[in-house]
Amino acid sequence: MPRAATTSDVFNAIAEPRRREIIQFLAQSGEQPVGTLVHAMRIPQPAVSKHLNVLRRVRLVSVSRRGRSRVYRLNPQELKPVHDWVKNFERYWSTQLLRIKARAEEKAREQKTTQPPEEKQ
Amino acid sequence: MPRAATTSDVFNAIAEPRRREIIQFLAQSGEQPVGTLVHAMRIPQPAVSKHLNVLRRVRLVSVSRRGRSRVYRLNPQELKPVHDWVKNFERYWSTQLLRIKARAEEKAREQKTTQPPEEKQ
DNA sequence: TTGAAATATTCCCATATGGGAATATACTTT
DNA sequence: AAAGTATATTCCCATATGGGAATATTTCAA
Repeated sequence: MPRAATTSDVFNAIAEPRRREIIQFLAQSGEQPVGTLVHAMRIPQPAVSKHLNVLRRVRLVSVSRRGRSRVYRLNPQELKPVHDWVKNFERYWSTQLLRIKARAEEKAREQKTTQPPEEKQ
Repeated sequence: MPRAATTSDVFNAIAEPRRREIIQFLAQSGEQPVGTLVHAMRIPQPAVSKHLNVLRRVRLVSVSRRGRSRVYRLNPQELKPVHDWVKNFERYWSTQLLRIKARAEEKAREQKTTQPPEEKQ
């Protein structure tokens, strides 16, 4: 079975770099018609529309028609689940002390064991 | 072209729910041999190994041999890029005030425009 | 050495992915 | 109505995905 569809899970939806770009752009510039995104992202229009469709399905964006164009708007609160999940791990890198500790432990481990060589690509 | 390989991007690696479970379990329980994960997650062993392999490639976990078992350990700091990215949007939902504002705007939009019906599934 | 335990790898498969190209749709202006 | 603008959708395709089953590998124990 392949991975759960991007259209059903926010984590999956933001796994695509271009979609993260779109999200970021909308966050910075506010709601925008598709054409603006096409121009800004330098991605072909159908690709943009497809990505927007994915984002819409997980409610990360919503659309409204305005004249002949469709204006997309970010719903940032839909990112909260991601934020909440990652936040659990924040403490591991947030303090200088823990960082040093982690560093030391890692070095110790590197001496004892052989890390399997990093696969190419 | 399909999505960038899970093995090259942390965002992609954590898009898989089971891998998030593994990450969470390792965070809570500390380093663990594969067998423990198999038992805890109730996933067949090959599946666990494959997920661990993905996580290892993006450095989210590292391995060390201990006797005949391999102990996997979380490298939580590798989640920092995700945290940093999502954190940019935190302000949108963090304050009550902004939440109210967003709500109001949304309602206003809903009256002006017709939201395309949410696809099934 | 032989066997068992622990884990990794390989092979096969149904399905999702995202891009490109072409086309359809919706709305506006003339 | 006709033409143009803006966007969505469809079709095709190469490739990645994750699961299942079987097998290989590594390591320890008798």
